[in-house]
Amino acid sequence: MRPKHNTLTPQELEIMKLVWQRGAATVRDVYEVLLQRRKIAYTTVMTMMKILETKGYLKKRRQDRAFLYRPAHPKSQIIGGMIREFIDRVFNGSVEPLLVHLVKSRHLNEKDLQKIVRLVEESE
Amino acid sequence: MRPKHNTLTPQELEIMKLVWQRGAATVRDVYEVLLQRRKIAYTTVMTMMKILETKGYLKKRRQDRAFLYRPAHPKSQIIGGMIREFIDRVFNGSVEPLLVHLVKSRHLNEKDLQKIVRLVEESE
DNA sequence: TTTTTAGTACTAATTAATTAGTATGTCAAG
DNA sequence: CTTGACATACTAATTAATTAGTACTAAAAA
Repeated sequence: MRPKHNTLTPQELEIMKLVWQRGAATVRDVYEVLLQRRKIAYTTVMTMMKILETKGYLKKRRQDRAFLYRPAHPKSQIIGGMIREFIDRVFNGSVEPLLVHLVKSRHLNEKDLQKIVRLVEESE
Repeated sequence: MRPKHNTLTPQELEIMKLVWQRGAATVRDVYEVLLQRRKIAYTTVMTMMKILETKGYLKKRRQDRAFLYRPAHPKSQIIGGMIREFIDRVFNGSVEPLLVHLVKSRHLNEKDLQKIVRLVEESE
């Protein structure tokens, strides 16, 4: 059975990336990184992380005074869901047109292709 | 120079797909197709197509009483922009992790790979 | 000619996503 | 003990996306 749409909004994704990278993070951890990228309030980050928890992307437990957030699911699963959603939405579910585009736009060249050929060989 | 972010919202994309398919379409054409998929008002479709025109995705000219809308840019260019945006947002711009995911999740198999190998050979 | 139909223009309500303010509590430093 | 730093909870404003209503116009049908 096909798993339920698993898709993060852009800002949610930005935060999840940081949490995945670190394994676990507090609001402050995330806030400090985001602040270097753009103007943002501490409470904004807090709200977003609470939303991510509500939606089931993050789990929290108290560490000292603050909450420590961890991913509730492996990154690969969530990213996989996003790829699936993208392919469904843009290409009605078929991968091939995506690959054709990648090749034609030169995002995918001989070298990349070699890597992936090896990957498929390994995984079969 | 990297072209500006070219990205359609889900509903915009749904409409653009229909216009691309037909080459040109009136509000009514699109409305009738969408109505079979879900409950939607004629004026909703009209508003969306007007927005798409404002954003530069569609051009219109009058045909009899109604406007006939045509794509302002080739589909490949717009879809290419969406792929680029997705890869930037999800994979910080590198294609490889996308391919790795596709292979591991079995969305991409030996057969797909053969096709694309041939494509790359042709395009080089 | 009157009425109906099909279309547009303009306006606005609703929902989701994003952002952030205010009140409050607690711990630690002075 | 009081003050400041830091955290959460709760509330709310803003913006973008989506949806649709109402008024009006022109053509077609009766």
